[in-house]
Parts: sequence; C-alpha cells; structure tokens
Amino acid sequence: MLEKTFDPKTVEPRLYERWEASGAFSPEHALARNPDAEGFSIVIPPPNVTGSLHIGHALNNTLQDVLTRFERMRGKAALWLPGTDHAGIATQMVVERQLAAEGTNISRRDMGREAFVERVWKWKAESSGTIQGQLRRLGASCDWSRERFTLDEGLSAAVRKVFVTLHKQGLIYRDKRLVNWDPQFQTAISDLEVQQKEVDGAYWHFAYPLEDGSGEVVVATTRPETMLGDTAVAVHPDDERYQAMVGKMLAHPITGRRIPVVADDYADPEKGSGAVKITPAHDFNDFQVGKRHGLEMINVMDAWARMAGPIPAEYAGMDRFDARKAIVAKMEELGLLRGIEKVRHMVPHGDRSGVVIEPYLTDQWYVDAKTLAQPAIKAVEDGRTVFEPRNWDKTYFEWMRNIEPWCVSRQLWWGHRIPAWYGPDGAVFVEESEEAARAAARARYGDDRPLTQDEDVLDTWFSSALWPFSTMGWPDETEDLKRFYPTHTLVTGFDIIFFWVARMMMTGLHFMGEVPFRRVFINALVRDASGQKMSKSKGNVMDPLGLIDQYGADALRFTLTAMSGQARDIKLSEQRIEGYRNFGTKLWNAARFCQMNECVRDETFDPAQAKETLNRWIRGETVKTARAVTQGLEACAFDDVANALYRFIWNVFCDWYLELAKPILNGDDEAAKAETRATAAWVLDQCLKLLHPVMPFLTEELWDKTASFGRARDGMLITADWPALPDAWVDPEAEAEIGWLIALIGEVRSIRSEMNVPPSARAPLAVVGAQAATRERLASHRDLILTMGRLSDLREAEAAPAGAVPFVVGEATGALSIAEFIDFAAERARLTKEIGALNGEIDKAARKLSNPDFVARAPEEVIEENRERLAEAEAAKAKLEQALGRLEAVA
RNA sequence: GGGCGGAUAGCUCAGCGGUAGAGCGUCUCGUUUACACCGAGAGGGUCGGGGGUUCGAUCCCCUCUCCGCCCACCA
Repeated sequence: MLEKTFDPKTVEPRLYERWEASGAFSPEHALARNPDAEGFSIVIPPPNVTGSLHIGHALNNTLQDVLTRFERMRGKAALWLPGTDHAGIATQMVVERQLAAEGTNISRRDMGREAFVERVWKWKAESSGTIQGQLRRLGASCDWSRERFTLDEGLSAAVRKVFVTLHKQGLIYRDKRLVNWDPQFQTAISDLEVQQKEVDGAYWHFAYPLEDGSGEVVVATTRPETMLGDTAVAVHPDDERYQAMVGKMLAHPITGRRIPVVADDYADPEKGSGAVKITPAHDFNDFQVGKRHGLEMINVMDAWARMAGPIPAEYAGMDRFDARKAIVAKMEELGLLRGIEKVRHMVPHGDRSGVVIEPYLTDQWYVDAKTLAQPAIKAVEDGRTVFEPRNWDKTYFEWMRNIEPWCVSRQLWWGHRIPAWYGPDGAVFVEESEEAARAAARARYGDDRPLTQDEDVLDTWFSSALWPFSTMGWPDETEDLKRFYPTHTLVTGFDIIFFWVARMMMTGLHFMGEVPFRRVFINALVRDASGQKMSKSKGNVMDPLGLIDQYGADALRFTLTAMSGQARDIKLSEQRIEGYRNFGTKLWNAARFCQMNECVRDETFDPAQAKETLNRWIRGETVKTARAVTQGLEACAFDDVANALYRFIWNVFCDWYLELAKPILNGDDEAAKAETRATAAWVLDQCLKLLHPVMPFLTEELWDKTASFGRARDGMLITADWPALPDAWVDPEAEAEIGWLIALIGEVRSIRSEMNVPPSARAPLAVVGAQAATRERLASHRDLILTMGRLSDLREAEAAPAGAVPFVVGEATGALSIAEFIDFAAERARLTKEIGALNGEIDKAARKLSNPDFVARAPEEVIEENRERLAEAEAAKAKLEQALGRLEAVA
C-alpha cells in the first residue's frame, strides 16, 4: 500500500541517481533506440562557475528541463547542454575582496599576475560544483557528460580562433578613443556595464574671459574638475548672440591656456547660455566635437581618476571630487562663478563596482558590431529566429539598429588573454598561438625579435557569445554540431538580451552561417509576493533550495511553470507553492485509490473499445488534455500547460471520474467493473506521462510504484512515450451525458447548501427533479448517483408528483424559518463582505509599512496616517467579527 | 526624449467583441475506507477615468491619470 503522502526528501535523490545512471540524460540513449531520431537541443545560459542557484535560475532551468523532458519523451535525441561561465570581472572581484579581507595587505598587483590567476583557479576549484549539485536537486536532466566551462581549453581555442578571424577580417581592431573607465577596477567596461543613476548635483555657471578683454562667455558644467582639460568653447553657428565671437580666443581662467570659440551644431542655443565648454578627453559628445574641429585632447586624470597631466601643480594628484570643490572655490575667488543651480541628474556608475565611471582616453580592442549586427537583424526580421513573447523582438531591434562598437578588452587578469603580440616597434601580431605570432613576426622582421603579449583579457561576454557552437566542439566539425546546431530554443531573461542573446546571434551567423537558436523564450523576472525585486539587502530573497527542502522540487517546479505565461513578472508566494504541493499529494492519493480498488494496468485493454458512458467520457477528456498539454509545450505556453494538467487531474479525474466510478467499482456488474478498473489505470498512466516534464520526481515514483502493484514496466517514465491519442476517442454522446449529470448534481448540492439542509438529514428531500423526462434521464444514471454521498436522497425523486415546481425543499431543519434564514444570510453576507474589504485595507497598509522604499521616501505624517488606518481597520474588523459571531450564535 | 508592459474579486492573476473567471484568503457545512496537504457550498467585481466604433465593448480605436521596466540624453 502506498504511503499517505509522497516524501520528496528521500525519493528525489534516489530517482535522480537512477536517471543519471541510466544514461537517459544523453541523446545517445534515444539514438541507440532510433538512430534516425530527430535532434533537439538547448544550451544552458551558463551560470557563474562560483555561483549558487537563485530563484531566477530555478525558473529558467525548470522551463528548460520541462522542454527537454517533453521532447525526450517524444522520442527526439534531446540534448540539454550544461556548463558554467568564468564571469571575469565578477569572479576577479570576489577573489580580490577575499585578499582584502585576509588583512595581509597583499593586493593582486603585489602578488603578480601568475600567482593571482592561480589563486582564482583555486577559488574556482573550491566553489565550483555547487550550482551543478543544485541543478540536480531541481531535477535538471542535463547531459553532464557534455558539461563545459568557458575557460576550458576547447572553448579557449574557439575564442582565439574567433578573435583572430575577426581581426583578419577587419571586424576587430584596436583604437584610441574614449571608453567607460572604472577607476576602482582599473578597467574599461562596455556601455552595457554602465548604469545611469540619478544623484544630486549642480550646474556651476562659469565665465570664461575673452583673451582681448572685450567680454566673456558663460558656460555651465556639472563637472568643474574637467575644465582643466577644456580645449574650446562651442556655440551654435546660427546663434546671433555669439556670431562676433566665433574664432576668437578665450583665456582659460585657471590654466591660462588659449582656447578658441568654435561654431558647432552640438551647442544648443536653448540650453543655458547657449555656449558649452568642450573637454574632448573627458566627455563623449565633446570628443566628437573635438574630432570635428581638430582640437587637442588633454587628459587630466590618471587611471585612479586623480587629477594628473598638464595641470597646475596645486591640483596634481587630487581626487576628482576634491578637485571639483577646489576648482569651484578657485573660480569664486577669481570672481568668475556666475551661479550655482542645484539639479538631480543622471550619472554613470559601474554596475559591479558602483563607483562613478569616467570617460577615459585609452587604447582598447573593439568589435565592429555594426557590421555583424546586420545579418542578425535580418534573421529576426525573416523569422529564422523568433522571440517569445513576440514583443521582445522590438527591444532586440531597437538595440541592434543603434549598436555601437563593442569594447572587448578588459584590464583584468581572470579571463581569455587577448591573442595579440607586440614587436619591439609596436607592430601587432594577432594569431591563435605564440608560435604563430612568432612566425608572423619572423616573416616581417626577417629574424626573431622579442614579442610581448597584450596584457588584457576579453570581456567575459565574448566567450559567452560563442556558447551555442563552442560547446559543441567548434571549430572542429563535430557530430554534435551537425546534429544539434542550431539549437531549438534558448530560454533566458530579458536582462541579457543585449549582453548575450544579440551577441550570440552575431557570432553564430558569422561563424556558423546559421542562427544559433530558432526560438528565444524570454522568461519572466521573479519577484517576491508583494512585487518587490528580490535582493539580499531587502532580505526578501527566496532560496530555491530551502523551498525544495520544504515542499519538494516538483511543487516548486510546478509553481514556476504555472506562473510563466506572457507576464514579465512573477510574484512568487510560498502559499502558492504549498497549493501545488497539495496538488501532487492529490494525484498521489488518486493512485492510492486505484491501488485499493485493484485498478491495475491491463495491456490488452483498448480504450477505443470502452463501453461504459463514464469510461468513454474520461477517455475523451484525457485526449483533450493531452492535446492541450502538447500544444502548450510546443508554444511555450507554460501557464496553459500547468492549468490544463491541474484542472484535468484534480477537477476532472479525481473530483468526478473517480467519484462516479465508485458505484461501479463497488457494484456487481463484473464486466463494467473490469472495464472501469482498466480505464482508471490507463488514465492514471496518461496523467503521469503528461505531468512528468513538470513534476518528474513524483510521477517517476508513481510510475515505479504502480508497476509494483500491477505489471512490470518496460522502463522508466523519463523515457516513456509521450501520449499521442486519437481525436476520435472523444465521444460527444458520453460528453453530453456526463456533462448533464455533473451540472445537475452541482445544482442539487448548491440548493441543499443554500437551504441549509444538513447532510445528515436524509429523509427531508433535498431536491426533486420534477419533469418526467428529467426523472427518466436521472433514473438511467441512478447507479452513478446513488452513492454520491448524501445524494441518495435522489431516490426519492421518482416518487415526486409530476409537474411539481423544479425544486422542493423539505421540512425546516432548525429554529429559523425560510424568511428568517434569508435575512440571516443577507446580514451575514454583508458582514463578511465588509470584513473582506477591511482585510484588504489591512494588507495594503501593512505592506506599505513594511516596504523599505516607502518608509524611506514617504514623509513621517504619511507613514503615521498608514499606521492609524491599519489600527482603525483592525479595530473595525474585530468589531464586525464579533457581530458575525453573535449572529451565528442566534442562528 | 524614445520604447515596452501593466491597471479585472480582499490578494495574485487569466480572459480580450456576445449572461464577468481561477487559485489563494474569508465565511458556512461536513470525521463519507484515496486524500483534512480533503470534500460540498456561499459571499465578494459600474473589468482605472472620459470619449468613440458597434445591435452589443472588460475586450477594438482615441484620450487622460496612475504604476513598473528598458534605452538615450541633459553643457
């Protein structure tokens, strides 16, 4: 006999081991059975190798697993390729922090490159494996034999090959221009790694005197410290106020440098004074203006963002923000400060370091993204790759059509070192290996010269961009590439459409000549129950492992699947997970019922031959469910899939089929009994199969257990055949008949309850179907109805006088008359409604008060108001509840 | 400034031309040999405001208000 409930804790690890040992996770398993099996592949968005599973991963990987398991059951050679990312800047940062925390005062620079990188590898060795273990807990059916890491030798070779090829094609080049410089990490970062944050600042209005003393120009700036690098002031060519000044020279108030007034469209006559100072080495717009006018580019900061270069000695070495104050003070002292205007404005920050980013003039490597983007744009326009939900392609297009060169070099040590070597004369040799670079150098110089390799590494997203083909063995022409590229579906979050999806499209098309995936499913962002983004600082993170411990992996998986529709956000509440845990238990108990009633699988049983109305009906319902689930999975309509399964298993199979089957199973008609047993067992099997992709553990366990009290199975559920049921099995006649019965019984129950007929009151009639035709129809289903709990009352139906009113209530059952009962019901309804509304108030106020953002932003009196409202609502609710209690007591 | 979402029951959401739905919560009733992680039932909504199209609008169009996100820019 089955236990009363399913115990995930003991079962899950056992089953996972069995799956893994069976080889079912590898596509070879399917190919062994059918060498012509169609390929199906998904590559995992590689998590940080040293990371651990958060709820977003749980969602993302659940959906990938659902798809993989589904296609595997459909007989495809299904590959879900796992792996991890070295996560350059993030990982290096962690290790640097560790160094700092050790208190030995040894920085990475003190250690030297080799020792530091070794240290990072050590940390990687210690902390890797965590997330793989956690994915196993989730039930992820990845092919671990193909696991990859972005710094593996194979993937590194792919990186070098791509870099060298693009360089030879002129699509990677070295250039001196402004980059986003992170002064804390001492590295360039890409546009995408910059986050604009609104901060308090000011416009300082400064007067720049004309060299000849004939006047002045007023300019405004939010960054006074950069004025040391000014090399011009620009005005709009059509701005009449400044016509006479164009071409004249100004005397820089602090450096004394002579700088010209230039005419340029960039200056907006509407803004400020209409004149703008130009600092080409410290502002992206000014850089362009500087190029147009051939202005000198004066760098006045060093890599730490301290003042440096050709500047007055008093500022040298000063921190940029101290310099800002000093410059403002100086201008005031000179009598040239014309005003200060407080503003809140956007300032760029590093997404990892959190410090203010400086536009900084350096040499970096760039990818010509504009060129690579064209085929990638076309592929989505042509539908060779589709986004799901569709609208995300707009986001993709928007970015791709306005793409800027991608800065791929990073002044870090953890990552793929750039395969470029420099000769003594500065000539660069970009080759896949040092030997090849030497050979190239020899060809140029005629003899061996010392070469030094570029110190920089590549942006971590450079190797991720190759993931769909590098993991399959490229540049070799492997079997895997032939069978599994392009991949079928990419499941990922919208936050990395630019970072990752777009770049995979570019490299995939360029190097493979084909899109890397046919479909991109953008999964939602998981938020907490009140819609807040989960974050450690808010303390509202939900740990997927904890949830798995408590409710089982299946319950978590079902919840995440059920909430993955077209929505962009998922508000995850623990209550919901509990509800789906209960759903699993419900199915478990249905199996238990089948076991108790000897509903054993009968291989000779053909559902097409079922005779009983009830069995013909459930057969059709099963077909419809299989169809809905299959279509839902094909379309990534995960919420529909979960809902169809939930409804069918709970509300159709358990609530109606098994209930209506009871009288047959307890009756004397042996043929009907045998048919019903076989049908019940068959439907249960279909449920297990259809539910398996979403709830693999519970279904696999039941598959095993039902075999133990029935006949042996051919194999595990994970490789069982997906139900492909003929539409002809839907029987409209049976559907109509059982549908009618269900509706009638519902009505009977509802009226009994409304009239307060106690279930124990058997003799007083519940209901009488009055029309002769109705009675006749009812009589034909008497066997099904009689044991429907208290509905045995229906026996009396036949005795009712013909032509009576449709429903008749029997004798009064308590102190209340019908009229009193109605009044009572009305009053009770009113009170419960009010209590409901107050509950809402209480919820709302309580949430506001516990929301850190609200508390931080709202004025004290608003917070107080909410506190009062909460107290008032609670008091009112208590009062109403008392009144309700009194009312009940009277009744 | 550009773009994308959203506003439907107390809460979380589905529906998207034809009598307003689900889950949870609330309330009532129920120890029925599958299941209290259960069963039966009830209450609860001018489908954000205003216009328009239509025989008919929660749904389509316009507009306003409020919330969320992304991109860009602000001397």
